[in-house]
Amino acid sequence: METKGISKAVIKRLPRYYRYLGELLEENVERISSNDLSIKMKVTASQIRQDLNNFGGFGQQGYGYNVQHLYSEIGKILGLETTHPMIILGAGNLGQALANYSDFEKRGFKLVGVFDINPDLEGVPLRNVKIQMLKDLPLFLKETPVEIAILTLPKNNAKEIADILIANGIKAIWNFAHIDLDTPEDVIVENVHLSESLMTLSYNISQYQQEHKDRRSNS
Amino acid sequence: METKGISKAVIKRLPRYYRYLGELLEENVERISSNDLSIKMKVTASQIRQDLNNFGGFGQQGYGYNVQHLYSEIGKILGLETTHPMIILGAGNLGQALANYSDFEKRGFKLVGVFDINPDLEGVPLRNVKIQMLKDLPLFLKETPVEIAILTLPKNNAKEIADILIANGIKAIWNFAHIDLDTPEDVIVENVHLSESLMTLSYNISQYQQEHKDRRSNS
DNA sequence: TAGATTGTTAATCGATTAACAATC
DNA sequence: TAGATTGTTAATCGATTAACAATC
Repeated sequence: METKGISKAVIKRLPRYYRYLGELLEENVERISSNDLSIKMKVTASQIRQDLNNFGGFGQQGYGYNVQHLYSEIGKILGLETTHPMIILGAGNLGQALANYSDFEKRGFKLVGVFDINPDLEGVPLRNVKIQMLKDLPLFLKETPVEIAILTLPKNNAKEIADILIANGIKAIWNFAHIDLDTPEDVIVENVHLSESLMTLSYNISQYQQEHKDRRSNS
Repeated sequence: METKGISKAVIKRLPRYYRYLGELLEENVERISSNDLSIKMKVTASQIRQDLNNFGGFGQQGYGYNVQHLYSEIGKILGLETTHPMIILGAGNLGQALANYSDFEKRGFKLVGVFDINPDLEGVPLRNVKIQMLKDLPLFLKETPVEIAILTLPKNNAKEIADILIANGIKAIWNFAHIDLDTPEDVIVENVHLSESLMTLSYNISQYQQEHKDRRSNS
């Protein structure tokens, strides 16, 4: 039952395995070998076997992996068998987009509150909750169990609200603000830095154009 | 001028350097040593020097790095000195959130079109463009230079539209759909798989809870 | 039993860190 | 010149791939 010390790289790959297995399940595929899966996913079979064996021997020699079983095991590893109550801080477009994303609820991520500063939004319904004011956040956290806080506020507010979240016992933050949160080590932060993702894309475009230019002038 | 063969890991870190240097610039900091920056960013000074030297000697012995200069050099490397016309496919909450994100335009990412299937949205203004129908996409691409296509459509539509984009010469896709696009190798894809990010967070929460439980029963 | 395919060890490859000579 | 700090080489560490014995 020791699942400690698994590398971040492996963990980042687990949701992708989960997605592919889910697709196979929908196609009623009963079993799959690491080799067949490796072709589908464009990774090495070795990596798949190595990754999965961090968590246990889910396969069987001469047979491969049972899709249903592996899917549910990875789901358990990812913590998708339990309910994760979550709140959204910031009811802007991004907050609304995440609130309305139905797949999350299917996987146990349940929206229990949405907060904003804009008084015009107070009481406005969003999915199955009503938008509340940020000033009511501390009281809400004292009364309601919340596991994940989703930060979709602008940079300056985000820092301040993060402190309030932490002071009120929140242990997991999904951070969309363009800052690195300074949190105690028992608080888990998962960053989604969209502008950094876009810049990476931009780099690759420039790089590609550069290579093309070189090739033209060199040949 | 050879900037080929730089590892993905380095490139993923560049936008973060850029962000920190931008902050230093706002604070009117003139120069910084790799050591001071390493403390701020919680990385090793060695990594900073190693990363930057992939692109050139931006520093000076005994002095450190000039913030303004390094900021602008990294900006150039990331391709932020040129304009990148982009379109959004899917005018839902997420598409709207990205359309309204003003920081992008500041960095040269210019929205030139938004497309959706929903006829009710036809002609509705979004930021500085009007929403068009997806059926008009091929013609639009023939008439307008577009560099980046942002895919915020649901899974099933995304695959189909990606093919249309590629057939019409799009070379860079920022993909928010929960699929891996199957694209020719000269098309650059940057994926933002939000549900996978959330699952990674969920894994870490479960892991933390598991460790705590163990500690309680072991001690 | 024979064939297939895993689990796992060993080999390779790449990325990070340490160290220090070069130099501002 | 002396002190500081880079650029860069060498050492270490970690992750990926290859290989194959174990076994279904």
